[in-house]
Amino acid sequence: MKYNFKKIEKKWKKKHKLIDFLKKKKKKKKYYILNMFPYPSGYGLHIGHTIGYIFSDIILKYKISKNYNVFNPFGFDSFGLPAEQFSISTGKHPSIIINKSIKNYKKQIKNLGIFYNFNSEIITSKSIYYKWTQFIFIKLFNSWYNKNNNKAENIKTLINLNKKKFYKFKKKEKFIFLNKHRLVYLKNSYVNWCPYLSTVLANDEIENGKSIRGGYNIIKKKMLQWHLRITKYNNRLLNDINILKWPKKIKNSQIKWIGKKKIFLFKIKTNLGEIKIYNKKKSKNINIIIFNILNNNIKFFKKNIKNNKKKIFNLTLKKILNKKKNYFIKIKTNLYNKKKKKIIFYITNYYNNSFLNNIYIIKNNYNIIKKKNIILKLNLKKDFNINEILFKKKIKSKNYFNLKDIVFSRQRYWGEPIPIYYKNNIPYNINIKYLPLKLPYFKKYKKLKDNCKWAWNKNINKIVNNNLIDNKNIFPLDTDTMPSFAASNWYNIRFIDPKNKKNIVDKKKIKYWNNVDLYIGGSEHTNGHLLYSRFCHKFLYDINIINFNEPFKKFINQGIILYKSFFIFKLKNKNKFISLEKIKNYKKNELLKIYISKKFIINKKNLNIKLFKKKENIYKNYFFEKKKNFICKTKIEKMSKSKFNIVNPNYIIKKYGIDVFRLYIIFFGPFNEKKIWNIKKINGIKRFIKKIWNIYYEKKIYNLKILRIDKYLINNLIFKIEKNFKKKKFNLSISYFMIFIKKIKKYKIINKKIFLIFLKLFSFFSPYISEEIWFLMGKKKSIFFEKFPKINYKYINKYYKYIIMINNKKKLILKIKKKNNKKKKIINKVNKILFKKEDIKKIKNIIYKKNKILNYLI
RNA sequence: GCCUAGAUGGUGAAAUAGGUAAACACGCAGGACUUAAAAUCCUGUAAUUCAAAAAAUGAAUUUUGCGGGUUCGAUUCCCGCUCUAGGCACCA
Repeated sequence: MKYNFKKIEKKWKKKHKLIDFLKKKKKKKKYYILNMFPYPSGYGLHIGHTIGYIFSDIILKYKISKNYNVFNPFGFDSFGLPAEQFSISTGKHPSIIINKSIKNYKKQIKNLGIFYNFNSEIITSKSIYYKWTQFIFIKLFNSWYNKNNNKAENIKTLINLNKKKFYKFKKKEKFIFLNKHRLVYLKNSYVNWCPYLSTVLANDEIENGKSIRGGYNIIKKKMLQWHLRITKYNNRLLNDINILKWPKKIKNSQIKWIGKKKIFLFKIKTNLGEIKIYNKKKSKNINIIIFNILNNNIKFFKKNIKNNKKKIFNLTLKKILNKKKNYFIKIKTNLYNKKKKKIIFYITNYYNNSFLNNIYIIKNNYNIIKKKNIILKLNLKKDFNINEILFKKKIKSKNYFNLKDIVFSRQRYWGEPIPIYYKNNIPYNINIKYLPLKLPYFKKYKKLKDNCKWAWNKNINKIVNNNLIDNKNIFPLDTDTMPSFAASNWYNIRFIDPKNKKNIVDKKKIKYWNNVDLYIGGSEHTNGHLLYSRFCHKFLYDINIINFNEPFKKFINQGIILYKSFFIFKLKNKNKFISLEKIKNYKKNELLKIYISKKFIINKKNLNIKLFKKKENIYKNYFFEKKKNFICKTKIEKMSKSKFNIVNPNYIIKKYGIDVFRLYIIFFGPFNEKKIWNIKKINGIKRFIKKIWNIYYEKKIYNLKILRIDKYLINNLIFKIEKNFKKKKFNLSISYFMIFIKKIKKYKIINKKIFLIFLKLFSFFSPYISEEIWFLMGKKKSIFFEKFPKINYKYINKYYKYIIMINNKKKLILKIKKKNNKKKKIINKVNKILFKKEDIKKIKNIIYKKNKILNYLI
């Protein structure tokens, strides 16, 4: 019979639908497994996603067979920028796009042969979910960090501690006092402001200081925004890393990101005031002092510069503020170091993006500055009128953390509304009773932020139109929304009880399922999502909502999938595209990279200009420097929708089936390493599956007593497969299956018992064919109810392999039985085989390593 | 620029408390079956050189990005480079 995967898979998909393999049973250990949930983009799941899902499904099926209660929920991170951008360009509401995408994703997920708890779905943009994201925001708003108890507490305890002071305060002073302590608080910080579009842009939408769409100028603008006071948790975030079973590189990266350092505070006294400087070393032997442009203390220079230089100075500051390239303003001083060298000041954007951001740094060497551009030279004496300048004697030390408080406001529509309204510019939270604060719905979307004009009516506790604000009953609402990580910070908790309307999560349920036993996702989230999520859990632990303070016990790092992307170059400020071979004629900062879809490529590298113009409306009237053979640049990089280099698995599954796809994905390479995608080797897997099928149909399979050889064969297979479950190296498991099948294929008669054991092991990886043969061989219960086969250790590790070498050259391989594994015995044996009696005297030294090697030096 | 990883045949890769480098596959070449193709099966396959030369086969040297070091022995440990990828606080 021919192997017809379409029939088999269709049949089992239907049957499996009716069985709840993940049904909870009493008195069992739990295993909570979770993949980072996807953002539902219009392009659907790509290969990178499926690798993670299939990987976790294999572990899930293994854990079921090991008698665990397993939990593998699925959800969608559906707020965020891409949907909003799509809305702006099409005029459709983001939720329409999101719903469509989710449908599509679900279809694909169901087509991977995975088991998941489909009843526990989460969609972060639905109010049943974001009600509780807002709830956490309000909890943060009403909490402060009590250093003495080393935990977050209700803000009332803070007020109690400062009773005398607090009740004398006026309203505004009360606000300022509380704002200083709240775990989410208001502060000025910089945003990327595009004056032309009059919107805030994400870093992702900017290249070389210009917007990617349209190439408009971007400036840094100060804005009052909500911040998370994550820095209060610095020490706890740092110390608890030790407990986690995470990859070393992720741990190290978090440690660096938190960045605890001891630094020293220097003070420089001048006749116009004091300048504070922090340094990594205590020594005063310095000749360069660097001031970061984003630091507040730059005000000192702004204030004191003479009028005739004021314009140039301020202009230059503005200029370098928005540049990614490094520029310096040089200021000569009359300050001397210990070696009597003159000290020079530099103001720069150099450290903008480095982890030492936002403090003043003293560097002892010139090398950094030598190569850079100095765009303004000043003199402290002449241009600032500062004559007296001295180091103060006292040097204090202090712990410095690289981690900063996180900006929590986004000036966008498609996110969770911040549940805050303002009375006389003082923020108050909306009562938890009245949550969710729903995102107002609009039909037409052109500039989304223009629609965000809503207010809070305190009498009816509902959102009303902005123009009704009277500041008596109707107050302005905060029209910013939360960032996308607000939802993903805590989603693992809600998965446990997603439909609960009264509580964020049921206490009994969270007690049982607790934190995630195995979390799977990409390393690109190391410093964002994973850190913020840890912070959020520590906070929820402090206020007694959950009983654990780390979200993810174990984390496995999924390797990034790379693929070829195509892009062309556009001249900035001009509607003109340049072909690859001619970009040498332009400077780098004159050009803008524009990613294009593969469908516009002809002859491997050339752009199909006609089609491109037709399909991409924005570029309708652009010029192309060449009309024929316009060459695109290619690069191998991360598979991502913004780079148009996504590979959709659908067509592979259609052509080869789910089993083959799953095996191929696993066999493709080590899970945690980055891989460049290709489909070339799938034939091997297709053949392998066919072989298994043919064994069933062409060989004689009898129920016999198991022979000794077969006992070794099958026990070693179980042993190796189980070992790889611990190491999580499933690509090797597949090759062990291949070796097993190769051996079995030579048999004329195959023992039914060992073939059934093989099928059980194989079913984790390739569910449908295993299940089909399992039934054809007379089994009546699904293979996934079968327990993991037991190993008989008697039949494992027959021999130790010794490599015998003379002067580091391999001469012999000896198989030594366990009972003979003694140094003297082995040397005697080798001497007899390799040496004559006279030659034994010539041996200078014998190097012996147990179970491994014997090296004769002559 | 800073931080974190990685680099092994024609290709995906395997092997690290230092001990046979290239398991398992893909591809390619040759063969069997077939009118033919597909499918399947068998054999070979890191490179170079030598011996042999009908063929089987045998031997030596070199080889894990580059250059050094430690060691009886290094893909694995240390130092210095090169290249590639990911992250750098508003992509998710």
